[in-house]
Amino acid sequence: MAKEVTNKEENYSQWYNNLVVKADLAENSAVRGCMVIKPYGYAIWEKMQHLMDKMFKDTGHQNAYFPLFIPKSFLSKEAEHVEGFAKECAVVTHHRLMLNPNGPGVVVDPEAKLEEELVVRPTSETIIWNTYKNWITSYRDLPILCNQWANVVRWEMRTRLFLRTAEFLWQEGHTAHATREEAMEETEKMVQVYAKFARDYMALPVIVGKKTESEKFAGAVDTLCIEAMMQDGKALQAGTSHFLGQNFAKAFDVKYTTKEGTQEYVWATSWGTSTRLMGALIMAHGDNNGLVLPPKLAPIHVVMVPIFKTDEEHAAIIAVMEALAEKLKAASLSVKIDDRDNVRSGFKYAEWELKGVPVRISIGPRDLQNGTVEIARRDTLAKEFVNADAAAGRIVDLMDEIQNNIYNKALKFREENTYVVDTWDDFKEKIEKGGFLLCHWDGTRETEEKIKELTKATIRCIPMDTDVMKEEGKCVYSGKPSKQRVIFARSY
RNA sequence: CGGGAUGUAGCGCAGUUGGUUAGCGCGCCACGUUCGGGACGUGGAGGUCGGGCGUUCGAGUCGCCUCAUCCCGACCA
Repeated sequence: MAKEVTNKEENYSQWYNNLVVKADLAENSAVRGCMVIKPYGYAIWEKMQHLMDKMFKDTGHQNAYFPLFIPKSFLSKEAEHVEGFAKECAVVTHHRLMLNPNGPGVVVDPEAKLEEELVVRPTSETIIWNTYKNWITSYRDLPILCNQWANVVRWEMRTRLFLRTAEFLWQEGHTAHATREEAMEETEKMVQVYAKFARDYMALPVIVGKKTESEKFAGAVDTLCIEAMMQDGKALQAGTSHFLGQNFAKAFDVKYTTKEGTQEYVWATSWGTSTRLMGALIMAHGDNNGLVLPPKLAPIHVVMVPIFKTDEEHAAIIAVMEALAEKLKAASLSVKIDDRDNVRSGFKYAEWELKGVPVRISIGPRDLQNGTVEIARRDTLAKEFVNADAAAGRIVDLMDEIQNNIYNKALKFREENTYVVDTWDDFKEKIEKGGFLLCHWDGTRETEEKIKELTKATIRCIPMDTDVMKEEGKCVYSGKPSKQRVIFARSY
């Protein structure tokens, strides 16, 4: 039988596409650039949603919902914002179909043209700030701390499952504050929430940093981000938090009355993460046998595969499994007993490995005799036999072990593929291998663009959470003075 | 929108200078033998060959048009 997943060392992008489909996470849809998220993939996304949602609530935010459609005129109120998104907007121009007078099917009714076209939201700043205008009159109305779980549409030229699709699911936080300081604090607070989520739940080491002028969000004053390294050495932006200054408040004329009775524009932030995180999860931890899920996000923690010949053996094994499953469920683990009789155990092993289930239990006649169970862990593929009584405890411990192990593995990979680079020759050589290059940069847009043109590498961020980088030096390209190192990499 | 490629069964593909009833592998269904790392045998179901027009006695195969998908660019907080 053919191998299910291709070799990631040979062709990373083929490995990725194949894995997404074969592990039952998602597939391409009939609609160009759009994705169908399958139940198994969605279950992982749901876990992410619940965990993130809790973090947002714990930091004082509330969920709300704003319209899918944005009047075209709203989008154009903030100059940089519209410039950034104009090229990738889906637009609704009509509101009715009619039977085709010249043949079968339906056609757009020309009579039903909209007075003003509606843009399918590529992001919701404009519709939300148009709404916030009505919510805010006094300093007593502030801050407003809202989050929205929604879908957005960006008509990208080229798409890839989870990483860049025409429609994707995400959350977008939109906050309004009385002062610049408070808004900046919020921006930083939320990027740290994302970093914590990535590290603690996704087992994904990330670097927190600030985007350069050319890489920041259209309409933002500053964009903070978390950047992760995938196993091909490319960078993936996993979340962003924007300090919007008063840009949107001015565009939508949102002012409040201060304690002193003066009128001030409101300060804003927005922050978002998307189903792209699924792509990060796959690319950061997957191996040639398939997905490797961190226990904290796995829809199924433990899968049990019975091995038997006779009905008697089967009954006895299932009884042992059910007893063990009860104990595991009591410890809040989700357990699946794979009792299918149309596939053999080897097939099941391969299939659950492909789906990244952290722990697999096998019980056969031999175990029955010895009072043992076989425990196999997905991250290392190691197997061990333990006494049936000790199994539940061991499995619970394994969850933390696996969670930590894959984080450390990913961190080690990132460290091994991060280079301090001081010369242009070294830069050109290292960038071909992939990885993060820590370099001095003269701070100009010209240098940044030139380097991108020559090497396809961009500045992923100016790191904020480390002091190691804050030494002075000379720009790797221009030789001009630089205050600190930045991260260059090729990216998704 | 430029450059390249591909559309044949659910999936992956073969199909010769145009030739009669379009094949193969996987998967699927039935039965049997198997079952501690992706089993095997036998039988079976499943096709408007992406669509349209044309050339021809005859088109999966040739020509033109069209649609779709993929890869490389352009594009992409």
